[in-house]
Amino acid sequence: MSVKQVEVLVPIPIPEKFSYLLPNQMKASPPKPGTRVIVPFGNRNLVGVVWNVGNGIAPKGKKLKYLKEVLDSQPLLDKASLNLADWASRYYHYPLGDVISYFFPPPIRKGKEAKFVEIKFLELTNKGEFVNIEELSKSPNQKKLIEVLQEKKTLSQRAANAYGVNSSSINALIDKGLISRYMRELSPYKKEEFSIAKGVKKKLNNEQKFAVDSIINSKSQNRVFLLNGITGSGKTEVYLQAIQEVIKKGKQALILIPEIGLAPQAEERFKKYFGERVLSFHSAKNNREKVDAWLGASKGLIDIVIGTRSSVFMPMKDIGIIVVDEEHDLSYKQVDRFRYSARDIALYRAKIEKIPVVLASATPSLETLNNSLKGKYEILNLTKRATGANLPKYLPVDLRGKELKEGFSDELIDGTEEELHKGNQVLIFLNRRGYAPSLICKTCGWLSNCDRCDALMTVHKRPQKLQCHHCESQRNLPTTCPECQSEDFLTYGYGTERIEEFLIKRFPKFPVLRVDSDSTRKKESMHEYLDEINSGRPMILLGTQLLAKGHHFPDVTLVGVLDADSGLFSADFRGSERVAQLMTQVAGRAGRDKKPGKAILQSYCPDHPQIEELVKGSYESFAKNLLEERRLAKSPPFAFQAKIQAESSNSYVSRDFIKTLINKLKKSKSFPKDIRVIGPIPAIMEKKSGVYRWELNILSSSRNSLHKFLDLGQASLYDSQTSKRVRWSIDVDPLSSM
DNA sequence: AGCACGCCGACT
DNA sequence: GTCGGCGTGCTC
Repeated sequence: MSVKQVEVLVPIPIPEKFSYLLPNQMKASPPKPGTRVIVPFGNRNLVGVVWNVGNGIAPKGKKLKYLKEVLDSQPLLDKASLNLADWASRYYHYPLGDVISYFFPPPIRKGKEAKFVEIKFLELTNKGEFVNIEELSKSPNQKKLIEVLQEKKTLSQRAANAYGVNSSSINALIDKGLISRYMRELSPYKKEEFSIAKGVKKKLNNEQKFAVDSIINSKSQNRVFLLNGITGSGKTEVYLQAIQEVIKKGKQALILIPEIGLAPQAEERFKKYFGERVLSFHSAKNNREKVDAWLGASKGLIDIVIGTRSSVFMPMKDIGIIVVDEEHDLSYKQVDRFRYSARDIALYRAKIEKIPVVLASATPSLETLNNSLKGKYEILNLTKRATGANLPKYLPVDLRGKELKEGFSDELIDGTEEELHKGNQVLIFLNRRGYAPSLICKTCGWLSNCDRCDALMTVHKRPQKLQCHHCESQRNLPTTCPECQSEDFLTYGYGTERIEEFLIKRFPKFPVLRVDSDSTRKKESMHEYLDEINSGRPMILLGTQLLAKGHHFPDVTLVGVLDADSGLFSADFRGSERVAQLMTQVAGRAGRDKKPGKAILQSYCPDHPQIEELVKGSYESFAKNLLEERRLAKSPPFAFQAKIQAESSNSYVSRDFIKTLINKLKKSKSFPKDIRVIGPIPAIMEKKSGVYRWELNILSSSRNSLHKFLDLGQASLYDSQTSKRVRWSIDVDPLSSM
């Protein structure tokens, strides 16, 4: 039976697949699923991916067009990748054609050849092979090149240049018909080199050993491990050694990390351990690097891929393990367009690949913790610091009735003074960049509101501007109040710039290193800061969460948290989970090496049960209490959640859009019974970047029902899309309400 | 997402 | 009288 047509995915936000006829010459060997093709679409040509080969159905009253061209001789995506894309598309209710494009680096997506970089090579022609060399004695460079080629057969043009032969000599030889030039694909990865641990294997303690053994001995194929190790307990060493076993069997490893900032360090550590067949993959790489990395991973030329969120889609020849480091981290969730969680995609990928997955964290998300407590995941506890150091001691400071100096209590200032003079480093944590979060007119109470968001603009000193942290807006600082012309302003609250100013004044003999997204804007600056910190000189590190994530600061002995209460009373029910994670992670920066550490938490409500629990230093008991609260409130992870959001330039339009949608859905006979729908309600920050956002919150104890509802919703959204003035989105397992 | 078609304001 | 504004509809 001959195949007449294929189903193709095109990169457009429509959930349908499109069918094309095969021209006669393609019928004998039709392109396999996962192959890129060019198809006519409307009046243009698109790069699509073959999904299905066979006799699809022609749309009613439509004539099928012919497929134009096949771009790849072999499929670029294997069955498992296609399977993963299909699942992700249905799970996140996002068009398959768009999901597929996440599996390719941009040039491949756009139809560029799936090849390593091609460079110019030179070889002798027939005539060149038998030429009498003496004929060339007048041109020594030409002679030289022929001699080299006669010995080596082929040479890159660059190598020829290195012999001192310039391009004019080369061109002369080509004109004489003695040599010819051709392009050759050159892989940057060495085939012969295998990844072997190079004797840097650290000695493990019993807990670590047990963890490694559990992972490598996981006979039943798809096991999920929660590597739950306190900060500084040597989680990395555990998965390094587990990965080594995987690689020994000729398989590959994929390691996900939360952010680019951690990539260079991680890559360096892995390379030290495994050699050169390690690469990192993230958005800062250029297209060439991305394609090379992508080809290297898909062809099995590299053994280990370390990457941020999007790397979870990296095609690999023979994947053997996935590690999700800092699995609780919010950056694994994409918050626009395709709203996937890389952690959850990793879990599903591991399931279809039948391989183990390791979720590593000192502060696991409540979802993961819950799955572990239920026995769905296997818990591997690391309760001791690898260096033998103790966890930092937590010291709460009750701010009530205290006079503060720029947000500092005497206890924190004295503590800082003491540690600095002992030659140690101090880390001050404040999760707010800029100088001050608001500007107020002392006369009339005017506030520095952003025009485009329901938010206040932050005062920045360098450069002097009012900046909205929710949109791109910037304004000059007013010299007179826009309302009452008064010149008397109050800069209210503290940001890192302001604290920096204070610390420099208060501790003039010690350097103050401010690390936030403003100070690390330049590409290399984070690296420079880390070098500076690793010098070990006494200094104050001041920063936002950038500083709390993953880094190892052996000389920090005191961590000061200026405002431990922030987020406790957040409108988002996940606020306290996030604070607890952040606090534990920040405090964990102290005393990681030989010197013991302390963490001072400044709070106005030290008897708040959550602060009390935190001060005890046990994230786990904190998290278990929180889980109990969630269970009673029937909120995630004890219910499955999704959100449908509408945004437009008019609040009523957004609200009515959601209202119409839910009214329509309620009339459907397939409306699931066991779901809870809340809305329309405005988003927590209704107006953002000039658009008004309303949403529908959907909760259910049945994942299946939730998805049935979303199927219904998605269908309705696509055919009711009468106006482009409303932009809508579906968010499955949303993590943030902002 | 693009791209074309289509109906209303300031211009060589 | 036209150029072009972006609202709307369609894409195998």
